[in-house]
This record gives sequence, structure tokens and C-alpha cells, in this order.
Amino acid sequence: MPRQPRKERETPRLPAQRRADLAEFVEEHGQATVGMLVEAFDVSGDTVRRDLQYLHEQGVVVRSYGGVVRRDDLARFDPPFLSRTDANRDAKAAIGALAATLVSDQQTLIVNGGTTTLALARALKGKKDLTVVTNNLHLPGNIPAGAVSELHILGGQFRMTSFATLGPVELPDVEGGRTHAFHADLAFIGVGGVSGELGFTGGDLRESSMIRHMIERAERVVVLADSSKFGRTAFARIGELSIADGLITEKAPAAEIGAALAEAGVELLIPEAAEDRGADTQDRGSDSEIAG
Amino acid sequence: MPRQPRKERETPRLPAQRRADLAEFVEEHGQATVGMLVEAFDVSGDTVRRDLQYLHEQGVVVRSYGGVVRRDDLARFDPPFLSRTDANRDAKAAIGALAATLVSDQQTLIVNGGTTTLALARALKGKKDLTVVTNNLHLPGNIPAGAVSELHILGGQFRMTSFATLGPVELPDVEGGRTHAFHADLAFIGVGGVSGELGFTGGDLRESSMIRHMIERAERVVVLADSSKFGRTAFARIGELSIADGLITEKAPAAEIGAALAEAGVELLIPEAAEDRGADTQDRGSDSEIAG
DNA sequence: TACAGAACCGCATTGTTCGGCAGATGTCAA
DNA sequence: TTGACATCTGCCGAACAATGCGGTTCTGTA
Repeated sequence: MPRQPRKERETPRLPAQRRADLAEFVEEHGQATVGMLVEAFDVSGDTVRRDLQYLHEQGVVVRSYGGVVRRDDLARFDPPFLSRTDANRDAKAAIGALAATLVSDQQTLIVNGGTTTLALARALKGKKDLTVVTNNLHLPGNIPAGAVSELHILGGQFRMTSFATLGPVELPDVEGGRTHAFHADLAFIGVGGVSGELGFTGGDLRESSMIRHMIERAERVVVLADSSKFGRTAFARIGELSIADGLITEKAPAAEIGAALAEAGVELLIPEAAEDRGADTQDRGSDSEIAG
Repeated sequence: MPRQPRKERETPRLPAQRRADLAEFVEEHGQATVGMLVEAFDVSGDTVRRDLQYLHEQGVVVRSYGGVVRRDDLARFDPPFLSRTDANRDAKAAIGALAATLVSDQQTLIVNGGTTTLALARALKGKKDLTVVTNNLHLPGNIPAGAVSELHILGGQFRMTSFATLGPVELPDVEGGRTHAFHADLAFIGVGGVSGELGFTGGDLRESSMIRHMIERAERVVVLADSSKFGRTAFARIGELSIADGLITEKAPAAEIGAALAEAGVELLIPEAAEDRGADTQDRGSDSEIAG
């Protein structure tokens, strides 16, 4: 049966058992993409698809293009999973999409907290074998499973406002007792404010400090900031504009800031068509495709 | 009868006895492949298959291609009785609620991955000034913000299947470079299986190892396990029953396991109204399984 | 429009299953 | 003790099921 032998049968799951587990997985997470399930269960997409088809026929889950949704979620309300509290969502999606184009397969990324970087994570779909280090706890549930071979979470104190952890930018030793620094190709940093005078700022002292450490560990630093951040100064200073190699935003900033960025040697990146209803890759059109 | 003489079995089991043992084996492990059973009972695959066929017809187990699965595991996803999913959710919620009553304000908790512990987190509403340490990334989004003054996330590699991190059970030093052990009043541990023989088991080696460390750090250890976990043995051993001080479940386990728990000095906690809608698992048609 | 990913179709592969068969006991009666 | 009969087993070969893969079509997004 397996033309290509599995890596290692950690748990020699029976097909039936796997389907049950799969159903439970969906039950737990509310939704699941084929890619996620492929990764989680270590079977091919076809098999996952066959299983999902079966479960759909059984009425256990609801199939939809790209994955499945928990049945009762749709029963209750139609609206798709992610609440759109985010006013600038389109802008962020565009920024994320552009940021993703800077990423090559097999690279190592550092990503900090915030919703803008979350948009980046979603836009990573299609990449391969990335290693991602983050303190952003939105990522685990939103980063395309297939794109990332390893996702490391920086431990530390959880901060609800940014939905991220606060702690040293280091990875724990397997044996424990100590930690290790690491190196990344790219750091994607979402910030609270961008000003010519004070540079980049964030909302929390420790978070800003973390960001500085993230920057130290990365070859290139790309700041993500939607236009609302321009000219704004948040509480805690992160650093001068020059700490960034690039800055991505959805529309050109005021001349003053643009000049400051240029002077600091920061490359300014702006999506082509700044219209853009956003690459909300995850969001499937609510009700239309309840069935596959 | 054996064309090929048996290796030498201390107990040349009678067929009926073997079938009974076989059923018990499945009951305990949740699932079993023909190969496993061949090995365990030292008979040919054909004989095992015949036995399984028999047990399936008796409705004791559910046959699936390659082996058998315990009925309850699949029952949940049987279309006609789909409502049972909710029952299971209720079970977990009940367990979580009871677990929460063990928690006092200002205490420090360790919580591991899994959905049962998630139910506990939700049930913590109303508590005050708790300090929580966890590797469960479901928690940040689900734990009542008001109840927790500090939530620490254990860093490490993210594992999609359990939605938790894998790494040492230590908190990073603020300055970095090293890590610190810590101490907690209570550890709430969700496990994959509870059996009298093998004690507690989980699905992943590293995760089980993490759990052992969590247990070391806690004053009291409370295991959370809904009844489906009883008699089940997951892949990776966590430890003997006696590592737990208490065990919370939604309905009384089989006498055998109950006795083992008592002997190990584990206090068994069960919610008052064990009304238990789980009974409907019994009446499902044995052939409408998820098995392919 | 072009492109990546998802879904779909068929096929090759390989372990599982099934039915038939034969050897090994065990039972019971003569 | 012996032979007929039933039962349990293991083995063999054909049929079957599960899975992954390649190729094609479809869908959604840039």
C-alpha cells in the first residue's frame, strides 16, 4: 500500500482509528486544511481527502474546498471562523503577501507578535521547509502546516494584548538547564509606531527589548507596518529606523517619514495595486460551499 | 493443531480463553493490529483474524482493515448518534469544572496539552491571581484573562497534533542564557491512556517525558482523563499510576482499574451528577463503524 | 491571464482478507 | 485400542482494500 514507506510508524494507526482521530482533530480545532492533516497524520493528501470525504458523507464534518469545518460551527452561524475585529485587515493581508515574497524555501525566519505578522504567516502558503521561530501564539493555528518544517515557540510570559510571549530570544536546550542562541535569515517585525524622530516603537518595554534581540539574530530585518503606524509613537522605543533593512506597508508614507527612511537606508516596499481586497487565504466564502 | 509448533508458551490457552483475552487486549489498548495480536498471543494471523471476526460479530470490537478498534472510540463519530460528541464534550467540561474546584486563588498551576486540560482552563473563570505554566497553546486563547495573573508558556518545538510545544519544563531566565526550574502547587495532566498494568501513557515520547518533568515540579498531581481513556494504552509510557495524587474522570472506571488506582494511592474524583449520557454507545449497530 | 493548490480519475503496489484444504488433537462409542 | 466425527489451526492462492503517485481538470488568488 504505501508506495513510499512512512518515515516511521510512531503510532501504527488503523485506517478506522485514523479517521476517528481525524474527526476528533477537526472537532478540536474547529477547522482543518488538508495540508494540516497531512502533516498531523503523516499520510498523503489523497488519503486525507478520502477520509474527509468519508467523514463528510457520514455527516461528521463539513467538507469545503481546501479542508473541512466542524459541523456544528456552521450549524450555529454561517460566518466563517475568524472574526474580523481587524479593521485594517486588507492592508495587513497585502503587507503580509508582499512580505512572503521575500521568503525563500528552507529559510529560517523570526516572527514577532501582532496581527500584521500574522498576515505574513498566512501568506507563507506554498513555501517549503521553512524554520520559523516566534513568540507569536497566533502562528501555530494559522501558519500553513505544509510550509513549515519546524515551528519553535519562544517560551516566556504570555501577554494577552499582543497574544505573544515575553522572554529571551533563545531556544531551550533539549536537555534543559540552558538555552541557545540561533540565527535566522530573516526577521519579520511588526511594530507599534514608525516615526522619523524616534524610529520604531512598540507598546511594551519588554516586547521592544525582545524585538531588539530578534533583530540581532537575523541576517535581514523587515519591518511590517500598515500606514496607521506612520508618525505614531508608541510607548517603548525599539530602535532607530536604520535597524531595519526593509519596511513593508500598504501605501506610501508621508514625505517626511519617507525621507527619514531613505536616509536610514531602509528599503521601502509597497504592494503594486494598493486597492486590494486582501489575501485572506484562510477565509473561505462562508456559506456558499458548505458542501464539497 | 499447530502445524508449526509453538515456540513454547507457558500457557497454552484454550481458544475461548484466548478470545476473551484478545478482547481484553483490545479494550485496553483501544486498537490492535493483527500483527500485534499475532505477536502477543503467539498464534497465526489467520487464527487472530478468525477470532476478531467472531468478536466483531459479537459486537465486542469493531473490525477494521488491518486490525480492530475498540467500539467506543468509533462510536463517537457514528452518524446516527452524533450527539455523542457533545456528550464527550460535556464529559470533559464536567471534568474541567471539578478540577477547577481544586484550585485556590493565588496558586501556581502546571497544565499540559490536550483538550481535557483545556476544559479545565475554561473552568478557571472566577479564580484570582493564578500563575499558570503550560505548553498547551490552546490555553492563551481560552483561559479566562481575569483569573490568571501570569501565564507562562514553555518554549520549544511546536507539535501540531497536540497543539503544544515540546521542550524542557523550565522557564527562561530574564537575562537569557539559562533556564530555571520552578515549583507549582498543582499539576493538571491530561493523558492518553490509563491502565492498571502500564499506568499512564501518552501519544508521544517527548511529550510523555515532559509530563514526567511537570510532575516532578508539582506539589500535587491531578490527572484528567475522560472515561474513554480507561484501559487504553497509548504509545509512550508516562509512569505508574502512583505518580498521580488524584484522578478526575466523568464516570467510575471498571472495577479492575478502580482497584489499581486505589492500590496506587490515587484519589478518584467523579462529578456528582454522573448522569452519563455515554450509555448510548452501547446500542450502536456494530457494523456501521467508521471502518472502511 | 497566469499560476498554485485542490480535487478528481485511474493505476500500480502491497499488505489484508477470504475460502478451501490438510494436519493435529480431542471426543465418544464400539 | 481404534475409528468416525468435530474442532482448531496453519498454509496457500486468489480477491480485495488502502494508499500513494502521476496526470488532468477545476478553483481561487495574484
